[in-house]
Amino acid sequence: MTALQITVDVVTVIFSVDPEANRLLVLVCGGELPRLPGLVLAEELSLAEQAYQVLATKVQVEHLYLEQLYTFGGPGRDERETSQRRCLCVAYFALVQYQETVLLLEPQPVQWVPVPQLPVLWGDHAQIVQYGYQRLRNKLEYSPIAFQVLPELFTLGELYQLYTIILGEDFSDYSNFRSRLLKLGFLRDTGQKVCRGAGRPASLYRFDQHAFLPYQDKPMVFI
Amino acid sequence: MTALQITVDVVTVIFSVDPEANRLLVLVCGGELPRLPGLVLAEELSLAEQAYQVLATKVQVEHLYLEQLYTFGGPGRDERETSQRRCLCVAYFALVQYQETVLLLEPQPVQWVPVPQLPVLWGDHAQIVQYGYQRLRNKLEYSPIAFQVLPELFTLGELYQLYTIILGEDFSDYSNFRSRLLKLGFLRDTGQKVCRGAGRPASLYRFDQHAFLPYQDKPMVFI
DNA sequence: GCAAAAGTGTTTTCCGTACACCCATGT
DNA sequence: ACATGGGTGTACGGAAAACACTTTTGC
Repeated sequence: MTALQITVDVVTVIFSVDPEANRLLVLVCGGELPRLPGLVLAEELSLAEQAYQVLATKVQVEHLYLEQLYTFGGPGRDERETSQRRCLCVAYFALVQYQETVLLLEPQPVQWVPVPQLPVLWGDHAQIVQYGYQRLRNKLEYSPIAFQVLPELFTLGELYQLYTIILGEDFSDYSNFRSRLLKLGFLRDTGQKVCRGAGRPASLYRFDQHAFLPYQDKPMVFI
Repeated sequence: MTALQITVDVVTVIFSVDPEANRLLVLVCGGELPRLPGLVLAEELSLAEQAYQVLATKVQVEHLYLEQLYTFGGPGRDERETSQRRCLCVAYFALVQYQETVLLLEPQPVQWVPVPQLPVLWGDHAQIVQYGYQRLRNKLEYSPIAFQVLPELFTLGELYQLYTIILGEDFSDYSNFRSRLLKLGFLRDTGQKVCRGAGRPASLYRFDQHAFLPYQDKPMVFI
């Protein structure tokens, strides 16, 4: 009886919100049967560092949120498996700022695809995307991840748009969303105004990390 | 350059609630420097099956809840690691019914320890327990895991006690807890009464799985 | 009778929801 | 001027928190 060989993949589900086209995107790579970006665990890196490497080989971006999602572990979920070899997959989930993200098209083609029109993916990667999408929606409700992919200064309209794209149009009324968040007190009005085409100029706000602390890990902060 | 060898441990943080002593317990094994129960991933089992095996080697119990917790992945978190060998740890979290649980003391000693008096544990196992404790408290708030470790028929007092032991005395008033839960409509009064020492006899309730469905994955059901 | 535990009801406050409405800009 | 998006205010229903009170048992 020989020892079991174990291969560990680290894959990252990378989400982004395109405010122009009003849709949620996920990054896939490869042409024929596309898959999530991933690497075989090999180097002297922590899992989180490796997940970041996975991301960095496919896109160039500064502002992002990254966390561990789930570990998928067959057997039978990966075609490379044999009776001596077992394949695990540690999945991470990321949200990146769309506007600043540059896709790195070499050596493999990569592309944004809208979540609702997700094509058939390699192996169980579609399942991993679904799992990540679920987590994204949950996180948005009690965690300030939105501010990590918004510009330093943002309007409440931009914030609201981010939420509606991910959670759906009917998650909340704009004016209620607005007053609820302002009452919480961790959004600072900078006083600066900005015009987005027609309409009244909007105030630019800043997220106050320190003022958010009381809400850390408390449920349902944003909804 | 040789290929990296990977060892994967599956460990399970097993919690239980002792209603007599009014405290939350976690299972540790070994004497000198105790550790969480765990096994090296080796067989043709899924991760969840393996986590269940880990549990089954230490305790005998029928009613339990089990789910994946987190994957810890150094490097540097495990003393068995070398430059050729990397150790990952897929942690699971379990809640078992205290009354029916039988500890299997062979081949290693195992014991329940109260969470507040947790001793120093091997490696990063204390951190894993903290992570599991956090998850347990969160789960309790929106998930019906309590009913998986309560008897088929239970009183609202027993349910309330389970919640207070895990979440603390001040999480909610008993009568408010009671009326909130009953209004949700997934607890069925069987009409049977039971006496627990002094005091008015309590109704025995049953959890109605079907009636709970509308609340599946909805936040803050119980608090 | 009294303590103990179960169960009911009430009051007050606060919050989410659904609106209506005003404001400041581009065209 | 009017469409567009930003921003404010209000009225209503319902839920959470605090707590008083009744009921039924053991001792």
